[in-house]
Amino acid sequence: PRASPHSPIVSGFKIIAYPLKNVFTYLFYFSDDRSDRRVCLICGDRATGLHYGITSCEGCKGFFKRSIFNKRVYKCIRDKKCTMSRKQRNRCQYCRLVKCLQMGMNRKGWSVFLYHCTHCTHNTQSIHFTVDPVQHIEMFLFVTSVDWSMILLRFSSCSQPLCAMTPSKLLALLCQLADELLFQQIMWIKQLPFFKEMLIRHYTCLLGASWHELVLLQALMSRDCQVLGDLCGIIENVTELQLFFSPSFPMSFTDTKGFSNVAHLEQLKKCYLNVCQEYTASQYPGQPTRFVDLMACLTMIHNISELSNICLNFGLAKKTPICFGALLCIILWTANQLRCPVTEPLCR
Amino acid sequence: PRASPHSPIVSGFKIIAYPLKNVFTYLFYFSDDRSDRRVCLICGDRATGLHYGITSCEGCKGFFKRSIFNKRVYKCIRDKKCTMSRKQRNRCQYCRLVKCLQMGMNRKGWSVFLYHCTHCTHNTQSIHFTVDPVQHIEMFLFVTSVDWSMILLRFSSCSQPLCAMTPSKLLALLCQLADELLFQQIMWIKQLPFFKEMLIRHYTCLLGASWHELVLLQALMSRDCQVLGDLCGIIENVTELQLFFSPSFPMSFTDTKGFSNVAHLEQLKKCYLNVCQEYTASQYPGQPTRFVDLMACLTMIHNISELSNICLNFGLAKKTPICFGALLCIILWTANQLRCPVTEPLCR
DNA sequence: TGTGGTCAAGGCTAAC
DNA sequence: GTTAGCCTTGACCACA
Ligand SMILES: [Zn+2]
Ligand SMILES: [Zn+2]
Ligand SMILES: [Zn+2]
Ligand SMILES: [Zn+2]
Repeated sequence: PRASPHSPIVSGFKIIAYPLKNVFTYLFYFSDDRSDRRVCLICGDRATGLHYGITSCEGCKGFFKRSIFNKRVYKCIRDKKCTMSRKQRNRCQYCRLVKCLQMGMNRKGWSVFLYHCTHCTHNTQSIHFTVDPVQHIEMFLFVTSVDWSMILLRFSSCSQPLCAMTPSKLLALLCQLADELLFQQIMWIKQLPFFKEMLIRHYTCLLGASWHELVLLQALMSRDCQVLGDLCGIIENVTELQLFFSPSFPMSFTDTKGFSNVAHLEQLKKCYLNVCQEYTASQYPGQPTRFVDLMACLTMIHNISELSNICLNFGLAKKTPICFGALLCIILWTANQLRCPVTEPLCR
Repeated sequence: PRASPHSPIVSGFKIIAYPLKNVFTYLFYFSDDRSDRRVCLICGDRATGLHYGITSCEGCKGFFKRSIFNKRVYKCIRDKKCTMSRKQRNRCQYCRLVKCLQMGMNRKGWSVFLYHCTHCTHNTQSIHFTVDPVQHIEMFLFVTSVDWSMILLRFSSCSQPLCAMTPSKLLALLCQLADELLFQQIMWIKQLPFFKEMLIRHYTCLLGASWHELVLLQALMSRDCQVLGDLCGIIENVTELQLFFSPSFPMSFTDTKGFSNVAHLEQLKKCYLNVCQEYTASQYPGQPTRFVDLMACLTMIHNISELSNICLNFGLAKKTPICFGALLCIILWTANQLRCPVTEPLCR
């Protein structure tokens, strides 16, 4: 069963609960709109515009610049919960940089991933892309690993070059693509051996927490050195990784805080990993360390996604192509914002 | 004796050595053609088109715009010979602005003064004016101080409004006007008391070096405040200035570098100035400081023509009418390019 | 096509 | 050395 046109959609990597009745009633806007454009999102001081992708003041802008370009490493002498305000912001450099990164500051100044899609009845004229929508959708296509020509066939209305499409059409396409990606993942989840033994809200929560890792894994599967740079090599010779391990991600690496029945989840997880190990041993009898290697690889991916905000801003992004930078950006933002994105789709 | 139709002509304020057989065999073209249209003439960066009259990059365009519109005054902390390249252009604002001005940038975006006229057998279709040819010729008429109606009478083929003429006719007229101006100046020179004592090539060289000052003086003589603005006043009560002093210009103010017999020229110069002083004293016995005042006035004119590039772009041009801006522009370009323009005419 | 305007990035420097 | 206010730069954009 395909998602109906009234099913929830993913847009800008944030799921909203409203049906897509009419794309024109949806508005893409900066998440910066969540607060006053005149107030620094880091310290609350008077902002002087967008700096490194985030509404911020001169002080935080300069601080981030110095920290990133000089590759400074700070330490917090307290509990890493220092408050940021105009008067207190200089008391802890560590917490200030962390807040900058959490707010989404990045050396490329990308704000595109801060888009949300929300129900909005405002003037339809105000649909506005500050980033080239073609670039936006191309990044999305890369991350979702969806073949463009296939998409074109599916959406007959898009049988024209991207650059020839109106922003509103691109917006509609983007929503459908996101919907498509989510739908495919849910279908996959429903075929998992332990699906029936889990509470839907549990799996929903786990998926939300690890979706960014799935995205990273999908991307790594492409093994395109042109896109991934040095990271391309880390999944060499483990082509079955996605098919076999991606469903175990939520149970393997995500902490189980917030679940009412942690013991039950832990049990499922152990059981599932055992099955995986048995499968590996039977399929590759000549490779006794294969399962351990796969686990190490998954750990690495997990660490990459955890550290993506650091990677993005220090060193790595400079050596790697733009697409990987975009990928890391997405990982960062899905990790930050997609804590529990899915509710309806699992019931379909 | 009038210049024959096969005599050398002046066109675009640059004298060329070919007879005007057929105006269609002559081609007006940008001096920008001397180099690649894709390379900034100031810094060598990638050019994005014509800006303020000159092939330049976005950076130099913006820099010139800010410098001019904000009336910025810069200083060079080195020897005013800073090199301009993509990487070094920001090291010295003074030298960058000077280069912009030297290359001919101007706030009106006139490229007209960069036209050369050269013998060319190319496609006659390629005659191209980027500046309104009527404006072009009107500027020229102003500078040469030639009465338009008189010109019309002389050239019967031009007995129609300028705007109704074809570009090729305007071009022909322009050539004839330039020819006329040069011819008149040569006639004047031949009547000078020391003409016979000078080598022709010497005087030719001196005239070439100071012709732009003569043009300025001629213009100032019109004393038309509508045209000259504030500068109108500086030649008040010195109406005999041109008749008396203009032939001394080359000897008074032009440096004598490059002449084989400098001592001879210096001697002539002194002698001539003595005669001038005596003449002034005899004609205006009640004004003992008149000669010194005249010298000061000439110095001022000299300075104006020297500083015309600054005047053109700062303050002055804003307060003065368009024609004076054009005049200053011509002075700048004749000063830069007409170092030795005349060869044949003196022999006529 | 060239223009003027915009605004984030980066440089500068006085004040800590 | 660090901070942050201020300035300059230049890529980009709407407009004519
Ligand atoms: Zn701040
Ligand atoms: Zn802290
Ligand atoms: Zn340049
Ligand atoms: Zn300099």
